[in-house]
Amino acid sequence: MLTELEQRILDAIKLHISQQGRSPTLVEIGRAVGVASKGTLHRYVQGLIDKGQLVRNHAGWRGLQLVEEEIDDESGSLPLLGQIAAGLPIEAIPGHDKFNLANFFMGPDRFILKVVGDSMVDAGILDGDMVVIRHAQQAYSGEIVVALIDGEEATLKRLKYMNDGRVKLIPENSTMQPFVYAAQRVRIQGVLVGQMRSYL
Amino acid sequence: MLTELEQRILDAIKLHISQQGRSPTLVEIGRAVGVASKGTLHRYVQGLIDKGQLVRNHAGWRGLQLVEEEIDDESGSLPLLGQIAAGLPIEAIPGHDKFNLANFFMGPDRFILKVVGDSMVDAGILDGDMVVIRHAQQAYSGEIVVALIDGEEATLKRLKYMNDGRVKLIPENSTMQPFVYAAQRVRIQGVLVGQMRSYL
DNA sequence: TTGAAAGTTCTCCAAAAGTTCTCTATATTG
DNA sequence: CAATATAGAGAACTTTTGGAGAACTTTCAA
Repeated sequence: MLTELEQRILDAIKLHISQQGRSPTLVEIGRAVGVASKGTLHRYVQGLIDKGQLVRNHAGWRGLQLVEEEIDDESGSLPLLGQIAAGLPIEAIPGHDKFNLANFFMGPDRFILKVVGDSMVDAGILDGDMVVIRHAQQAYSGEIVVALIDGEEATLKRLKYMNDGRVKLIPENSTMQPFVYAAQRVRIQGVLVGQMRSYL
Repeated sequence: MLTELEQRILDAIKLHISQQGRSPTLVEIGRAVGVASKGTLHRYVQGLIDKGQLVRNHAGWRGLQLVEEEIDDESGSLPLLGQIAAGLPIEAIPGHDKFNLANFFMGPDRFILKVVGDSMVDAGILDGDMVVIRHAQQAYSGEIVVALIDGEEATLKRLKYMNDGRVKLIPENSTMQPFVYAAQRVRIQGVLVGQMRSYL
């Protein structure tokens, strides 16, 4: 179990690696999470390594690597036939013939919510859809997140960080307006990683 | 048997864990149930642990864990937390706490296609989405189907039977026009039963 | 080769959280 | 009425977490 700061530091490292393609320095982590002391940061990073959340590749600077956990499963597969486009025959996707439903959505720290309302229809998320959320305290600008406003209202919106430090929550619906909040009023509870819908 | 306050405290802990992904502090529990004294709260939490309703994971703060009632049936399940609507807290769905991804889409005679193109965006089916299709030769008017035109072109469209016996294939995209075909030119290959999208 | 940047190892500190007490009050029950 | 269970406040304490920074070593590029 990670403490809040450990989680935020891990999120910041993941964010940096996927954005920049290399691991951040201690000072860069510190800027992301608001900690000034290299020593403190080193203590936390070492703690994450000890807990198995990170590994060090001994390559000098920026030597942090994520541990990727793979999910192995064979149940829950359907044949993946190929691609379908308007006006063309179904085209096979080379190298893929089985599609594992579980792998598509399963992962650590995930949960499912049922969407109520039309605020994200322009992003293809309709009333009644199921969304898969990964627990997270941090998110990129532009991601769709579950955000808690003033500790009371939870909402699914696209997140944008503004230059003045505030946070914009954008409904993907042309009839609705974005809202802008002071950063401390918005707490991110999770990031959208998947969506599904049944037509039965 | 739990007293009223014990039950309320247990409920508050469960709610907090499922919403925030980690156990609450004593003070947070206190705010939720309206008790100011840490000591009192500790007494009750300890009582719940003694009664086997909770376990402590000895991880320092926020170290409370729920007791797993049943062993997880199948892989491919994620917790179904509840509903999310704009401007409201996450609302629990009574009686549902596990969501089986496989069950949601699995069924006989089904296969998966990857969608290419924007012809169904208004129905919430975007370029790159995966759709689950059930093999079928017939479909109801109004269903979304994979249709083969003249034995050559496959396409995903909404199906309408017209009064004159012809068939209308409607793209759910306001910039595109429906096409009408003689019934014998259109062969239905399958009916849309599900759709999913990954944001990773 | 050399110096700035990055990482490591410490010590110290403060706030937050948990723990252990005692004290009080209000029902309920034998 | 006395005994008991429940509900609550809060003081005093310990532990955990979060944070700063000095002093040091290592890495890497100019």
